[in-house]
Amino acid sequence: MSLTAARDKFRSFLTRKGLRATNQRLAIFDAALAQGEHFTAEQLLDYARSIDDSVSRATVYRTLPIMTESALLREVDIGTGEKYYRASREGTDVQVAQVVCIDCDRIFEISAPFMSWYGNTVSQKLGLTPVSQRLQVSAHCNAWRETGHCPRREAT
Amino acid sequence: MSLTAARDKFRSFLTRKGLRATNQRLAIFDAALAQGEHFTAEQLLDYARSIDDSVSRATVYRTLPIMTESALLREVDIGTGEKYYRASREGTDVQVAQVVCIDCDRIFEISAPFMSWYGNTVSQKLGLTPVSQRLQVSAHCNAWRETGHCPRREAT
DNA sequence: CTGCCTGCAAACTCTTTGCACGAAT
DNA sequence: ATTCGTGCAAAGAGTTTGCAGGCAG
Repeated sequence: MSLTAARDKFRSFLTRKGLRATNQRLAIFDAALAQGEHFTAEQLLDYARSIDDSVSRATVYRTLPIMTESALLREVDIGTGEKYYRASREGTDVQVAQVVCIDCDRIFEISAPFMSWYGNTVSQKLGLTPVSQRLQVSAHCNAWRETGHCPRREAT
Repeated sequence: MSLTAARDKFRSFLTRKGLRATNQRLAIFDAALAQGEHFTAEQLLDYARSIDDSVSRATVYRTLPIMTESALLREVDIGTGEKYYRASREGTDVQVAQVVCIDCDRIFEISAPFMSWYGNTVSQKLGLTPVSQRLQVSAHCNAWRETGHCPRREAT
């Protein structure tokens, strides 16, 4: 999906919801798509400001839930205080597990197709209606095993 | 494991680590074991104070990591801002998944033996050394499906 | 006695919110 | 013209930390 096509999808999502397509929202959206990997609200703010320097932290926080609801963005919570986000990859990331490096907080994602099966099993056992599931593995880099620290981890 | 036996384990853990077995730490530990289900730091503080009213919030927060490290307590992060804890059940809860009710934040736990298998698979694929894994399913109570809200959820 | 632990309160981090101005429809 | 959206700064929630005094070993 090209950047322009994605932006059009976001525009139409906003319109459909009766929300306005402001420059700030579009700048934040473009910034989100420009991120290569997972990013935090603060990183998103920095990048969005390089596109439109009038973007404020408050608007970033107000726009994140909108983008998440539009399914063009996914929220990833690895339990480190701050939330991470990532642009969706055209349906391929419905069932993904995260592998988090304990040393540098880098997030890898791999597919885990059995997760939905598991959610359904659970629904039968407990009489619940599953909405979502997440599977996360915390791990050390191999570099950590050899050198005692993660190469991506700058000073502590 | 009886409460006294558990307390002895905690005492010896403290000693082994060169930490002191203060009244506050023991009161907090007893309070943790007395909780029937998952609890928050604040709930633990309340209960610990009913045992020893000199216990402060700071000491609770300082003691939680110690108990977690001793493996007598487990930390459960369901991504709701505050962390939950639970006393360990003698080895049976090494591989458990959490099912969280979206409406009342109640946490159910069920065994998920395939998690360790998954962690190992991941370690092979990515060349990482897995340390822990967590699997969580977010779901609605059946009561929610029928009445539109969770019975455990008081006013909103 | 020595120094680890404690309570208190202030600090911190991330996120949310009230308010008056500004811009999209 | 209307509203909805915005930036700013203050508030909020949960957790952490500096400090002076207190108790375990």
